[in-house]
Amino acid sequence: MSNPAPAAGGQPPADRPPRRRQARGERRAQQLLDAAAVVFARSGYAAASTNAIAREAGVSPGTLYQFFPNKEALAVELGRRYNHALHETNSEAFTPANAALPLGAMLDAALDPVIDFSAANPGFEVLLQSADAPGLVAEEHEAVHTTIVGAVEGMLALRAPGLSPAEIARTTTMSFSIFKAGLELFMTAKDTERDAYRTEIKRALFGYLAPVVGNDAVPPAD
Amino acid sequence: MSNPAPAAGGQPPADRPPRRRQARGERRAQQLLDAAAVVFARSGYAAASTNAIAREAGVSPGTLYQFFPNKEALAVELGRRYNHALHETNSEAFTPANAALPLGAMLDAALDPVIDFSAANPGFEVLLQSADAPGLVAEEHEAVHTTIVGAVEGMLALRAPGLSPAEIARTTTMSFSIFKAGLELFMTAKDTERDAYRTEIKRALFGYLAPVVGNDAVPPAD
Amino acid sequence: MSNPAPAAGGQPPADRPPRRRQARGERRAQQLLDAAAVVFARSGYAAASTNAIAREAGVSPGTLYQFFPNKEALAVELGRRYNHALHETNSEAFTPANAALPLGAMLDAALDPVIDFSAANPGFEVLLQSADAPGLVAEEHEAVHTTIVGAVEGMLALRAPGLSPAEIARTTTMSFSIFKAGLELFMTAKDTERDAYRTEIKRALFGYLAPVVGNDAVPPAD
Amino acid sequence: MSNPAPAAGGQPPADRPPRRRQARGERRAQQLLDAAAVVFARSGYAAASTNAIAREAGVSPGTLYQFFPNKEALAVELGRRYNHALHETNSEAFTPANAALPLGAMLDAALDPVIDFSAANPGFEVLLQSADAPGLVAEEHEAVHTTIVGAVEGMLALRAPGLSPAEIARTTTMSFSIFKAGLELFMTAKDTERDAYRTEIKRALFGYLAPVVGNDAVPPAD
DNA sequence: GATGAATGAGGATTCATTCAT
DNA sequence: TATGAATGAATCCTCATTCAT
Repeated sequence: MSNPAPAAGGQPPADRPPRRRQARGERRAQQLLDAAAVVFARSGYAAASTNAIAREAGVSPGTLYQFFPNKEALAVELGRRYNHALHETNSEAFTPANAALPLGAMLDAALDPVIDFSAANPGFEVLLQSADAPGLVAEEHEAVHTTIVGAVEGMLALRAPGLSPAEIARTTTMSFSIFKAGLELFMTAKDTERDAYRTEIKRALFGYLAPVVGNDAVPPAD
Repeated sequence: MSNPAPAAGGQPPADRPPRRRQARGERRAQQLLDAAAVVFARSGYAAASTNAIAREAGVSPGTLYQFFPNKEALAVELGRRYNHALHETNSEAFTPANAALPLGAMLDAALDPVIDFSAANPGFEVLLQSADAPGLVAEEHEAVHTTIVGAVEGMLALRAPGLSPAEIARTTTMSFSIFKAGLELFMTAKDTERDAYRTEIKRALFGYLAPVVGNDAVPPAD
Repeated sequence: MSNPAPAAGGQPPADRPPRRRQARGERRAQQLLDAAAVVFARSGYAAASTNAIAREAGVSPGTLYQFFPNKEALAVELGRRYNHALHETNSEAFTPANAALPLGAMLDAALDPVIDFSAANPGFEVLLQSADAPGLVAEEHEAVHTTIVGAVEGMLALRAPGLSPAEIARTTTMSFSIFKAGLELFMTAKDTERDAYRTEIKRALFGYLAPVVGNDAVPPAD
Repeated sequence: MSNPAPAAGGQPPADRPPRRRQARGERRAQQLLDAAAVVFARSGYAAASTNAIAREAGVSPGTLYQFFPNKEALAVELGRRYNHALHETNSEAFTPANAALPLGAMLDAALDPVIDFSAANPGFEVLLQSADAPGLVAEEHEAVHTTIVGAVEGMLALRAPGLSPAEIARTTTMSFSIFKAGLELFMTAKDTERDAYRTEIKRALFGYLAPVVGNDAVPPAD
């Protein structure tokens, strides 16, 4: 696990007096997103109340609504930031190049950043699992989906050219679901068990994908 | 798929006049549980309102509370009945004997009844996935867990004697999570895709367990 | 002014025990409608809050919503009852026969019941004037409109056959607006001035309509 | 209709440098009043939010409150300006001299400027009708009332000397109400119908006043 | 048992207004 | 002056639960 897995959340650049207010607003917004992450992680997206988020952020309900029009917007923006943070720090991890790695290496490369990031940002996983909550557009889910699933899909297309599009879609969906299921266990597990669960996630996906993709063969680059 | 997968919810056998009251009460309770299943399936456990359940059952809210002290009790009892129904019809499926079957056959024997039952009782899956809902003791989850997981655990103990208890627990938990994740996809899928997802569930678990249980060395029994 | 102008609102018929609860509900609904009338009259429809109405009725907010899904429904039902009450007591007043009366007599016959009714039911006038409030379907307005305007339209068709449909519509609309404007003054006026305003309303409409309809001539029956 | 009906809202004549601040302030105030007019016209006085007005004016809420202590003050000042504009452009229209005109001519002279002004300044009519809004002192209403009603009152005193003060007041109030009712129809009407409604307003007032004032006879000046 | 009225604490959201910068 | 963040009471409405009948 080499990734520092930075917590998502802005870095207030030293601003000049003229933009002080904007800086304050940006800080407040971030504060609210942080509070949302905490509350989402504590109670889940659906059960999280905007009042609770405001309270957690130490502001009044009205203030929250000065920055976000509703609960969903909070979730969406939080997801957006998560994604930026995830990609900015691990841009190399989500490369088509990975598709050519041996399966085990590929899983390490694709999953470790996300797992580490989840560990550092508990809200991330909650949002990921809440993707189908009523009234959640789940941009983040889309993005992570694209990210992770992109890797799988790319790999399948490359290494298992015989699969029909429907089979690719199904395999991909299933892979993502297995990953989410495993990630939930990882997040729920005691610290001492986390590494073990990280391994289980990879074992599960390896076992599921190896038969399709060729055990861990490296495809000739060409 | 040979199991008729009967809907949970018994039919009270002709009772004697002296117990009319109880019989009627039992009918009411069942009515409410059926309604709860419908509403849970429609909106999920958390979003289901007791008023909606009472309405669905065609009774008043007060009546609901005459039989169940709260929403959770409904879910718990519904889970209990699901379990009875599942076991009564498929008692043979959850036998230690299965532990000795080749992995593929074992998975067929253990999972098909549950998958079929889920298809026939949509509330079952909802409850299964809601196991961690706030204020849900999830007795059913326990039971299904025991059921499904029992098979896995038994098998692991039998075939992978080298594993530590912690490893057994982890493998088992992970197996169950994979199953639930797959079952959700199965339930969500269009009818035409369901069989494919049933297969994916088994492929995933096979791939995950085979290396542990004798790589894939457990040959088809022939 | 011969009309007793009864207050709208039900008369709880002596009900047998079996329907006691319904009777209570009906009473509560009426109570809420009465409270709504009071609050509407006090603050206008738009500014009236459902909580204020509940408070006025001496019940909790939830109770209000057990009977009416929202503020509009309260207004609509109140309007409906007003209309029933108005028509039931003055059915004879809204007859095509009136169209043949001399204009002055016709105005007496058509307006006095409505004016008296308004005096007895202050909410009535508020609703009438709020007909265009956002989210108010104003069934009542429609009905009163039909009632009053029907008389005017019928009369115009009968006595001023030369008018185009557009002219009829305009004259009718204008008549109704004049009436509402006058009714507002009537309601706002001190008790001692009310009779005078009643007269002004009629004078205004007489002056407006007489040139169109033939001063106060009675058209030959045939 | 000869009046250009200028939009209210002056153009600050070139001021000297020393008073730049004041000039800017005046411009801001006007900007806010214009925005208020727009928003009042769009949503009515009660539903208009100060935030919406500030937004419409392109300034922050705080700025609004630097110029006006509250929503009402905006309305009051807007009304004041409307009145100035109305009088400045049509000073001749509100002359005692009019009182001697034949009734029809007098109505033309008194009403056309106001109707035109309303057409050019939609906020004007909204404010006029909102005169009784909660917390609106309605200075403008007073003023317009004085204006329009002054004409009627003067005329009544001159031509119907037999009327008691109370009768004069009532006739005057009623006239004003009829006018407002008609003006609302005028403003609501499609462009193609407006002229027709302008006529109806006059017909209504003519019909109402003629019997009191002598048909349309011009009283000898004496 | 059954009913359905009653409760009241929330929940999301708005808005006039204030205040630090 | 201007900004826009901050407030908090108030709004509509929901829902698990209780209670009189």
